[in-house]
Order: sequence, then C-alpha cells, then structure tokens
Amino acid sequence: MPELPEVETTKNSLAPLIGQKVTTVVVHQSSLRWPVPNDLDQLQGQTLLRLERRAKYILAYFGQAGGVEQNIALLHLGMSGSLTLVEPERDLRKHDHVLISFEHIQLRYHDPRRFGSILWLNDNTQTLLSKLAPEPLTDDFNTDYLWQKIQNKTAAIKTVIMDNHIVVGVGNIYATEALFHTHIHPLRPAKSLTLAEVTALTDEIKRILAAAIALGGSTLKDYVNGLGENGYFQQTLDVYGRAKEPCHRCSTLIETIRIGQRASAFCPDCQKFDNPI
DNA sequence: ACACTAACCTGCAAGC
DNA sequence: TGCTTGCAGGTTAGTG
Repeated sequence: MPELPEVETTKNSLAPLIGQKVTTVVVHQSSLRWPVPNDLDQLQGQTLLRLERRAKYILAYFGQAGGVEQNIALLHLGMSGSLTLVEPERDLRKHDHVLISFEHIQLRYHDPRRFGSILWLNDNTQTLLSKLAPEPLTDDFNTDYLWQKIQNKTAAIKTVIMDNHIVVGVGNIYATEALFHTHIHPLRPAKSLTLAEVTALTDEIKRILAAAIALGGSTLKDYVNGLGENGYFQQTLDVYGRAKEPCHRCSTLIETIRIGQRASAFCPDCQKFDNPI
C-alpha cells in the first residue's frame, strides 16, 4: 500500500476539490480498520477548504466557504486503499466503500482489504497524530536526531526506520531500497551503525522519498492517484520485489528474509552483516 | 522503555 | 480444474 510518496501524490491530485461544496455522502461499507463515523454526512453543505498530509494520513479540512473550519477528516489508505475522483455516474466497483459527491465530481474511497480508515479528527483520534515522529523530508529528521534515537536500540535497523515513533512515512519498499543504497544489512542492530552510516541513511531516505514523489509514487499492484493514474517509481526499484534476480550493482542474486513479518530483500554481497562498508 | 507477535481483510499466485 | 497455502505499500494492541 501506499507509503509516503503515494499518499503525498494522492493528496496533491485531490487539489481540484478544494473550494468545492459537498452535496451528498454515501457510506456503503462502514467497517474499515475503525468504523466510519455514522455522522459523516455532516459534510453535506460544507466546502473543502484545504488538504494536508501528516505521515500517511491525509487531513481534509471542511467548513463554510471563506469561513471557519468545522470538520477535519482524517483519511488513511491502509495497505490497499485509494481515493479517486470520478464522474458521479461512473459504475461502482467492488470495494468502493465511501462516496463523497461534490457539485460536478465524486470522491470515492476504495479499499479491498479495509485496513484503511476514515475518521473525524477529534479528542479521541488526535493521539494517532500526536504520537507520530518527525516527517522525513523536514529538517527535524536529521543525522543527529536519528543517531540519538538509535543509541539504545538493538532491534534491526530496518524495523527501526519503519517505526512511526522514529520517523514516519517509510514503509517496506523505501526502507528496503534505502538500506540497499547505503550498503547496510537490514538485520544490523540499529545501535551498531556508525555515525557515517546514519548520515548516509538519513540522506538516502530523504533522497529516495523525494525521488519517488517526483515520479508519482510506486504502482505495484493497485495503487493509483486521485486521477486514476499509476506511479512510475517502481521501475527504478533495485531490490524490493527482486528476490532471486541479479543485483543491479554486482549481479549476486538478491535474497529475501523476513524481518518483523515483512519480506526484506537485500543483496548479500553489497549489504554484508559482519563487514559493513 | 523495548522487542516481538497477532490481528484486522480480500485477492491473487503458486503448489499440489 | 479445484483446493489449500502463503503473501501483499500498514498500524495498533497486547504480550513478555
């Protein structure tokens, strides 16, 4: 599912909705990761004022045009979710769970696995945001910060950079790729990294996320942006999804192990555990 | 505080 | 051809 670049791309593609008024809200399936609020139809008559992204959440601010914000919707795409803009007459697909109609276009939340969520941002849900670590593309995420954070961590570095309490937005694809590009074995205890490696890894996480955003994210299976378009970054992936294929750098066959229930591809030659470069 | 697991759910591909 | 198994862009809650 979407990692930070895909969520950012989705958010950006929904910009045409800003300034438009909601006409109707229809919920076909309210059983997502958490129940969809039964008063989501409060949005009817409200205007979408602005969109933001925090980690993998999209925040949609609604209210009266030119007036005060009334409701903030917190959207998460989980593993298989997507948000698309379609003509209201378009045939429904299976798993089109929530339809938010605007005057000339409809926003559809589609999510086969239903790991995503639609919530109001309120006192009950704000802890989902308040617990989040810094954004990787801001200066708050830097070498000194990551160095401090990992000093007592024996867990695998891959697990650590995917931990929302350390840094947000880095999922399985980009964690896997960033470790390959920095020659770091994914199972290395986080605290075993040198300062030089932490510097390289911090820089690489920023570089790869920015590069993926520039290409509209990665479409592996069903990810599309709000306009139904694919991303292209998957064409540049070096190790993710390439088990048993030759390493692009040294031709050694890529291996896959499981770390924290997630497949972790790496090159056993470029990413040595015992003799880090 | 940290490390690790199970769980949420559907679809698809591989293996028998 | 079918049935079973395992795996998939995430995250939280619960265990020790």
